[in-house]
Amino acid sequence: MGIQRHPVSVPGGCSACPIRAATLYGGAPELAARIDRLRTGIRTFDARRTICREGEPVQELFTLFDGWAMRFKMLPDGRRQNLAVLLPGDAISLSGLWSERQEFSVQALTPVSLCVFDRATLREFVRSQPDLEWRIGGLMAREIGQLEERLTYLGKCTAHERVARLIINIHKRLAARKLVDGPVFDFPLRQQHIGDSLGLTAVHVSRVLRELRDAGLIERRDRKLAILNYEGLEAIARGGGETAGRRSL
Amino acid sequence: MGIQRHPVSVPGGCSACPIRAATLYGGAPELAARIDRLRTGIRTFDARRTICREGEPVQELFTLFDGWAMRFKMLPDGRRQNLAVLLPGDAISLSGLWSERQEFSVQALTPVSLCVFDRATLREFVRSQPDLEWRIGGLMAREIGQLEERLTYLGKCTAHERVARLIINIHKRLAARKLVDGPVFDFPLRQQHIGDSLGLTAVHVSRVLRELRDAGLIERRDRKLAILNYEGLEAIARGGGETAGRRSL
DNA sequence: CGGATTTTTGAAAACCATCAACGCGGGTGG
DNA sequence: CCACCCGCGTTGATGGTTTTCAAAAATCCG
Repeated sequence: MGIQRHPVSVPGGCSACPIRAATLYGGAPELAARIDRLRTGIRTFDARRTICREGEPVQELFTLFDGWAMRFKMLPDGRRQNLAVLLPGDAISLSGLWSERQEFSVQALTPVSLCVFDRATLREFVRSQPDLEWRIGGLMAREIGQLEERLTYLGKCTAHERVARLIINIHKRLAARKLVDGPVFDFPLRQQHIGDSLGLTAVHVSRVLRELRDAGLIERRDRKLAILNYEGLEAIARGGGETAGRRSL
Repeated sequence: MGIQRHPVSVPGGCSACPIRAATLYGGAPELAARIDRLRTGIRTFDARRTICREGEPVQELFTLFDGWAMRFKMLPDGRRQNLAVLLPGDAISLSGLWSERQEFSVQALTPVSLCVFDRATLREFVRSQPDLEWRIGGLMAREIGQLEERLTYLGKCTAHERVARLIINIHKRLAARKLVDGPVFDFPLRQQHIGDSLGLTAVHVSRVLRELRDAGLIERRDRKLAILNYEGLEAIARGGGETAGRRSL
């Protein structure tokens, strides 16, 4: 399968959850225990399945427990923009606590398992716990920061810079979750996904990846990716593209 | 000056603030009165002045009381991406409640006046008022939604669609604040600002605006803009660009 | 009026999209 | 076991959109 797996049963509950660090309750074990009791279950989806759809009413909220997923929006004419790659521990839409309807769709990139919460119950709980409320504010503030950074490089960077940044960004996030050890890591994104994330066509992504490979920076096989020259890739991500023979802007 | 002015003295305090509807305390007059007492003052800046700079520690938080401002980020090599046009009533960075350092810079587009709050005081106050905490969460959720929409059209839309959307978006936001009456409204953005907001060069923005003008959709003079054919402009914004002689994607 | 900023325009080139074809591998069913 | 199909990646040729560079015209402001 190529995907790193955690036990689906969650033996010790949220308090013992292996991906706890990245989640709502973070470093607070007593909160974890209480959230544990709120969870209505764990749900699994096959790869490529749609987890929720733009426009639907929000009745449940999810945390991604295992696997990769993609948050995205569709334009009326069928164009698609991916908004975020979701990794284990990520909440799928904190905004759902406030908004009545989904503002985006979510699709599984690999087989996934989600922790499920009832929206009304979680709302009530959050409102009764000012500390948690504050913590959620912090998470949303961070999300705003990340979105603004993505906006920045979507607006101002070349295809090479964007692809390099995406790869490094995912590598960093995986590393922060201890899901990567060494240069090789899982990377289930198809080139179409990369394109829809970065405002490029899949064809062009293919060419860019080829050049990065030819430059000895990365290697892709199976559904894994290896960063062979981290420094070089980072240099491109920062806009010092000379290394790979490109210049612009 | 071309800018709609409110009295700078704020005669009745926040409770009577003419732009109250769009702000933190929204429909809650008793909150307004208490926030009124927290405000440490009103500060003004000339057009083009920098209000705060990326990387600086956050000691004060601001609400834009009058005038236009721009939130933006710089890349190390000098490229600039504008993140948001700020209009009267907008909070400048709610995220600043959580983050220690500014993650962006803010610049005045017109002469502006800001309501100033001490960060530590406001933090404390917010944490003591769970309702306000919740309300701020809602504002941030909305901001996330807006950022995701901008991400979507930055990634997937043509220059014509982007420019049309920007104009319509600003018109709608001004209308919601009752700062526009009829087709003509203040529009102090330079073409460079538009370009840096949409990931385009100022030169290209000039060409696109010219085509929109030639198509009889808009007119610019002074620092004002007129939408002559709202339907047509909206059609372009939605991606039905045939009206202006463009197709793509 | 004079100097600075902003807008406009033209020509050439870069970047990326589009269209189309082919190869590859995995799965399915005959 | 093999043929077939499907999803995915690759490559080439071509054209459109946007950038870049440069210079002139227009506007703003003191």
